[in-house]
Amino acid sequence: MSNLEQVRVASRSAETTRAALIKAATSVFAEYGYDGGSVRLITQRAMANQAAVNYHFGGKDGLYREVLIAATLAFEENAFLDPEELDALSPEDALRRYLHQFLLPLVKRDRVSRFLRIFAWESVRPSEVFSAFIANSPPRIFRLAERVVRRFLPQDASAETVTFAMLWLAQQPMFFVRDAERLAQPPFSLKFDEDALERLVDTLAGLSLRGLAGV
Amino acid sequence: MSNLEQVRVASRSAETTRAALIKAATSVFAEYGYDGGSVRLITQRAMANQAAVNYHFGGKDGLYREVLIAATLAFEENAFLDPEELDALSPEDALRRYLHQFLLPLVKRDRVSRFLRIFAWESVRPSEVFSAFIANSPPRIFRLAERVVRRFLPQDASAETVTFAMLWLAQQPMFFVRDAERLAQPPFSLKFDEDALERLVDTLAGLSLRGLAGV
DNA sequence: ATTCGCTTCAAACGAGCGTTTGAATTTCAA
DNA sequence: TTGAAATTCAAACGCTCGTTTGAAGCGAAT
Repeated sequence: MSNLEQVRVASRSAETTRAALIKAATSVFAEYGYDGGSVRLITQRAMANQAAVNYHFGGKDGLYREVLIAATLAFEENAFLDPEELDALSPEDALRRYLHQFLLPLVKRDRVSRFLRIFAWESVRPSEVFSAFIANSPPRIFRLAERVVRRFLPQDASAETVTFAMLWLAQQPMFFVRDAERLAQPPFSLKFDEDALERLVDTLAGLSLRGLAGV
Repeated sequence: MSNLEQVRVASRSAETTRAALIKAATSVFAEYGYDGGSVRLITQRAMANQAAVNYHFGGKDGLYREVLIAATLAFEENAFLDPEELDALSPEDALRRYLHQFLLPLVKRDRVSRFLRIFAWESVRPSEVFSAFIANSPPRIFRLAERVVRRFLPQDASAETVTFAMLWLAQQPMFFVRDAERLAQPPFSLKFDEDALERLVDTLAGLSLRGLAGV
C-alpha cells in the first residue's frame, strides 16, 4: 500500500507533463499533421524537455497514440453526433447535421476541432500509427458517413456503391477543414465566419442533396 | 557560329540527363509528392549523379518547376479535355467526361496520369513552388471544374457559391486518384480495373448529378 | 597534342529530425 | 535526514535531407 501511494504521488507531477505534452501534441499535430509535427515543437509548447516524449510515451508514435485515444474518447463520450441522433432525423437533416458538425472546425478552435483536424490529416495520408490504431475498429467518422449515406441509397445497393458514396461524403468536409488556411489566401480568399459556414453547409448540402442539376 | 555549334553539341549529352531527370522526377513526385520525393531517389532512377539536379536545375525546386511546365504543356497541347469540347456537350455529359478524365490515372500509368497525380498531391498541401507557379494563371484543372459547375448553377449565383461548388467538384476525383493505393488495401479493398472505373464514374456522376436524394 | 569549357562524380557539409545517454535534480518513504 | 526511485535536463548520436565542393572526365576547337 505504501507502494501504491508512492506510485500515485510520484506520478502526480509526471502526470502534469504528460498532460501538457498531450495537449501540445494535439495542437501541433492538428496544425501540421503527424509527419510535419516535430517533437521539438511539441516539447517547446509544453515547456518540457525533448527527452520527455520518449520517457513518458516511448517515442513520438506513443504520444500520438495517446492523442488518438483522447480523440476517440472525446468523440464517444461527448455525444458528438450520436449515431442514434442521426437516425432520429430525416435523411436530409441528418446530412445537413453531419456536414455542419464536421465543418465546425472552420470557425471553432476548441479541442474537438483539433481532433477533427487530425482526422482530416489522416484522411489524406494515414500514418502507420493511425492505420494500426483504427485497424480494430473503423473510426467513427467513416461509420457516421456510411450511416448517413445508407439513408439515401436503396437497400439493395452494392457494398462497392456504399463505399464509393461513403468516401465521397466523408471527403467533402475534410477538404475544407484541412485546407482552411490555404483557402483563406488568394486566389480563393475564403474567410469563414459563422455566416460563411452556414452558407457553405447550405451549398454542400444542396449539392449533395439535390445534385448539381437541381440547384 | 563555332560557338553555337559547340554549345549545341556539348549540350546534347546534357540534354539527355536533363530529360532523364525530368522523367524520373515526374514519376517520383507523382508517387510521393514534392516533399516526400527525394533528390536521391530521383537521381537514382535517372541514373544520374545527385549533384546533377543542382547543376542543371539549380535545385530540387527548379527541377519541380520544370516538371510543372511539362505538365502544363501536356495539358494545353494534348487537347486533354478541351474547354470548348466541354461546352459542346450537355451539362450532364460534360460532368461525366470531366470525372472520367480525371479518374483515368486509376487504371492508366502513362505520362498524363502522372501529371494528374502530381496535381492531386498539390491539391492537398500545395508546395511553395506550385503556389508560385500557378500564381499567374490558375491551373486548368480548376478552370475546367469551374466551367463544368457553371453549366449547372444559375447565372446569378454568387462568386462564393461558384467557388464552393468548383472546389467541391475538383476535389472529388483528386481524392480517389491520390489515395488509390490506400483504397486498394483493407478495409476498403477497392481494385480499379476498367469496369470498376466506369462504375466509379457512374456513381460519382450520379451522386453529383441527381444528388443523394434521387439515387 | 593541347587547351578550354561543359558535364559528371564521390565526398562532404550543414540543418532538421527522432532518439539515446548519463548525470543532475526532485520526490518521497523510511 | 537519508537513500533510492522517479523525473528532468543538456548534450550528443545517428539518420536523412538538399546542397556544395573541388577534382576528374569529356568533347570539340585551336
